[in-house]
Amino acid sequence: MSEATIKNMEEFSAVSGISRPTVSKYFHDPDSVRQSTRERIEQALAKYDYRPNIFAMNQNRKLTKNVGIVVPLLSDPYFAEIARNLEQRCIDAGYRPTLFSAHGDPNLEIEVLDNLRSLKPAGVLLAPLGRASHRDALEKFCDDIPTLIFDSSVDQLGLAFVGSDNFQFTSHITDYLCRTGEPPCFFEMKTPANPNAHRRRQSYLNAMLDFGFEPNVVSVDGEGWEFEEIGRQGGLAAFASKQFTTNTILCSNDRLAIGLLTACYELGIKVGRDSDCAIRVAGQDGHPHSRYTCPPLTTISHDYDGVSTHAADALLAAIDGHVEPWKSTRLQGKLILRDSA
Amino acid sequence: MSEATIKNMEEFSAVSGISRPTVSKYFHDPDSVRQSTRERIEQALAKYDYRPNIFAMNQNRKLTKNVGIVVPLLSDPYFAEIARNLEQRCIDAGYRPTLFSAHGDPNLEIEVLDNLRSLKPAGVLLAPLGRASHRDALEKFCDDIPTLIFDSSVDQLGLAFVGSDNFQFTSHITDYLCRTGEPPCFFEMKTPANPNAHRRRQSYLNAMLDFGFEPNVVSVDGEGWEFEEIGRQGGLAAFASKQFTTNTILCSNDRLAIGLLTACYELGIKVGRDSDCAIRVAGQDGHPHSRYTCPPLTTISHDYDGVSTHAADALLAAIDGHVEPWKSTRLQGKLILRDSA
DNA sequence: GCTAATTCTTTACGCGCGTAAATTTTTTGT
DNA sequence: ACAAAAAATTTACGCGCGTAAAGAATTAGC
Repeated sequence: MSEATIKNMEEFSAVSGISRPTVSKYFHDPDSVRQSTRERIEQALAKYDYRPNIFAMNQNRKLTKNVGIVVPLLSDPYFAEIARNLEQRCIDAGYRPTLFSAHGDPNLEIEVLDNLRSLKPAGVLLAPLGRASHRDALEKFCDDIPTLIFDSSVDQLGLAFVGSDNFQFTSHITDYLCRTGEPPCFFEMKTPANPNAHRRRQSYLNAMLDFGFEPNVVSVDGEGWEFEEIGRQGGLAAFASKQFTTNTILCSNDRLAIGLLTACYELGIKVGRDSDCAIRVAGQDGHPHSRYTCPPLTTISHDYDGVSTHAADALLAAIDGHVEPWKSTRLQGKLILRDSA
Repeated sequence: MSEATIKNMEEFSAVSGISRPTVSKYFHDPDSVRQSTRERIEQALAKYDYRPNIFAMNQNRKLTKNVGIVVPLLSDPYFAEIARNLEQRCIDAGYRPTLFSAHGDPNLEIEVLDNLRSLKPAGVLLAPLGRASHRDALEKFCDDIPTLIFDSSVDQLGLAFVGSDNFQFTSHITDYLCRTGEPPCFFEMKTPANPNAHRRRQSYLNAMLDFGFEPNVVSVDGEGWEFEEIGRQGGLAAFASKQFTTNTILCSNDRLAIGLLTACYELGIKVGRDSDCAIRVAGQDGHPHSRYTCPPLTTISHDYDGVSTHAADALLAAIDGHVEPWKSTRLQGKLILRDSA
């Protein structure tokens, strides 16, 4: 694998004994050439180790093999995990994924999409920031480039939406909490970053109504993506003003719950379901970290694998021309019982 | 900013009244053209909103403006945070960073570097996996492409190394622990993922020697990057066999400590520095999550900002031709006192 | 105002590959 | 073995821009 060095497809086609256009076809799709031809190319490939120039490839092609993956906040392990899944699926399908993060900033989100444009991607997997996103900029982007929205939906935007069934999430875990102890208060941000939060609140209200319990939503101040800190400070304030009317708190998401647990610790409030515990705390998301809080957090987990599989499959199908009307797919969550509730 | 649509540099040069080669020069470096010319181009730019085709730009250029950022595990918020910093600094300097993660897999690390090659990057910021990295593949890569190594050093590899002073880290926090209570045991992985761990163990041994205390290193089994789980299970095992000989445990890193805290919780061992606490636990890294453990984790934090500034600056300087002999820069950590120790 | 130094324009070619059309070769089915 | 179908080859052009060279225009220095 180290004879004379090959510098372009012309030279490679010479040493492989296959014409350049056919070699070009091979690189575009190895299955598009005859088996015997493919073998000859791959022999030469093993021997000379040539790779087509990616810039020249993409310059003159209407459709590249690039796929953009955009998440709102990569430093959140939840998104990092989803992104990893999506990345792998794109690679397996023969695409070149590139990862981007808006780092919680709506302006950066626009900038990212702008840069993405110049990559002429075949498609994009986009988890929008949510409330803070510039709606019209997203819309324009989706008009130009096949985009699948995941995690946080924005109306009928893009090819389709894939995410979790937030109503099921909250009704399921509320149900569990009601059956096993006092009915939960609902702990959330007053101005949440994305619309999932609203669904969860509504679902909580519905579930409590069904049970015939009085709902109690505690909404705390705080902007941005520092959910743990917001949960901690909001929790301290809520305890101080005795806003929690039962001994059970369902948090709108795990990161908020993690902050609330810290607040409980600071106040000396013992969390758990044992008889010597003062309150129960539950989260929602199945955050990678939730297993290691003290106490480990009872939560309801996204179907990480399901969401990423569905999202990637739907996008790649659309790229391949299987266009379908806009559709919203929401996967069910799985209750994870741990010590906190 | 929406007259007739411009599709290439030729057309743009026409509407701007500047010749194409000059426009090309402008996009390569706006300062390389006369001020009055620059203004005319930027007026047209505001009016017609044209962007050069990135593939055509890079195809025929010996040096692109691409920069690769490679981390071993993006789902670790520590790396996500560092990556975010580096990304921003590259953008500010006019480069186009692309983020990659080896996802803990040495084969993927090689694959990433291989793909990176085809982007003809002007330079690469690489945090290697460490022990598991294929040494010779990294070496070959660094021979071909200006690469700055950060976080975890591999001998004299690349342009330079920028990371943290692990000796200082551990001696500093060991010092603190010794002065404020019983001397610490050292809790680590038997086969750690990267060489920083060895430095920390050695530094612990030195520090204990200086104090005249008997060191006690507890090394636990476990492969891979699931540090929390390794810390938890290793902790359970170590407590069961009474391997901790004092009431203070210094963990080799924060993620291990987080797992250990979970183990303590499971065993009903109260952690903290109050009189009613059974043991003290400290970590190392200043992990983003360490603030929110219960109890909040005493640790020694990387200088995130310093490391990323130094790393980016050194790489960009090298790209600009300011070549210097290989150098290792190790920044000091800052003790963060919290409730756990 | 003059010359010299900058900066810009013109012209021209090449990068590496995509892609289309026409032709030739190989494979397939009977 | 034959014609039809499939695949490969030859030829040729274009993509959008980098870049070099030579000449024209502008600027700077005195």
